[in-house]
Amino acid sequence: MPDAHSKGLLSIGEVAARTGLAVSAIRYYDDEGLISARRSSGGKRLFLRSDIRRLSFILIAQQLGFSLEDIRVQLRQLPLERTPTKRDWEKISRGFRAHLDARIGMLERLRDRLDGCIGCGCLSLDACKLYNPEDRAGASGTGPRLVVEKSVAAGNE
Amino acid sequence: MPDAHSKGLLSIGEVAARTGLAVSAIRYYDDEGLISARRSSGGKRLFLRSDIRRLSFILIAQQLGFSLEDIRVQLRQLPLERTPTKRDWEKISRGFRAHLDARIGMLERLRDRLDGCIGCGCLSLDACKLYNPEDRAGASGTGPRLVVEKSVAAGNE
DNA sequence: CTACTTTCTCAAGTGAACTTGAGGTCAAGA
DNA sequence: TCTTGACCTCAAGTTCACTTGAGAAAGTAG
Repeated sequence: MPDAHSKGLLSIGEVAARTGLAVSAIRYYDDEGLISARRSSGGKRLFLRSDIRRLSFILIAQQLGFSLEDIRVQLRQLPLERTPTKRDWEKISRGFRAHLDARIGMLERLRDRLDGCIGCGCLSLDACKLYNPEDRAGASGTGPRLVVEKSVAAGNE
Repeated sequence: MPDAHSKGLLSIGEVAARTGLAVSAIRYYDDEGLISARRSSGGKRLFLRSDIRRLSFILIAQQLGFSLEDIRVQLRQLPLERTPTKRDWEKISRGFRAHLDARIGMLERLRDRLDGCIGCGCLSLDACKLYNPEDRAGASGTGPRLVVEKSVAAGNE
């Protein structure tokens, strides 16, 4: 693949090997607009080295519970056709960090509450806030979730 | 519902109101064996008060990214037909806490790494461990994930 | 008893995130 | 040139966690 390599471009197979992603997943992300591969004269996908970074970001964010839609929103802050600069990544990373902090805080609060419950033995009592969210649940009807607030969502700094 | 109430049992509608779950979701959990409702003479589901705790546990664990299968494993440590004792819940809660700690640790490591990256600007450099996991990914073939180790899974204390 | 609400079962549908399969193309090596 | 392997598209299938809908029975209120 002399043409591609001379320009520093990677084939989908190379990207798959470097990211650990399945080829089909990469094609899917391309279809979904999370990355945007260029094409060779023969119609094959060609990737910039910076696309590997994009894909790694996708993987990491997913592990943290972000949906592809959430991730798409974050990535929209990066240029698609140009290799992102340090400044581009810094911007997106700050937003990411805020989400991380929120998530960590949520887990810590939950853990501390759980600690309290274990300590006092109230896990089997009706008074336990953690396991008995009747108060909020009953109030808001047959509504959605409870106790642990959902974070994530849009949130462009 | 005099028969049920005299024995302290709850209808599915009451459980739904108290947990905030949809009736259909509760039936689904029952079918899946995450809870196991008793039945009235007429075939309607009847729940113990302690089932509310079970359901709350399911909700919380889900928010933390546990699959229903993971949760089923955890809940298997609780007796199905008997109201769990404080000791029963303590056991399961300790395991739960361990998962929580692991998850918090993972997020903190990730955040700190991200901080480092923002600070040094290496987000756009090949040297960045966070965004360039070539080392491990390339090694283990077209394998699965990378960088952030998956926690969760079985793990009975 | 009638009317109404709640619950029941069972089958099918939903959305997210991919994977699999069929059938075809492109490009490098023997 | 022929073959092989990586790649292409498009449609359909998969898993998870439910929801929706149809049709029927149970229980309660008047």
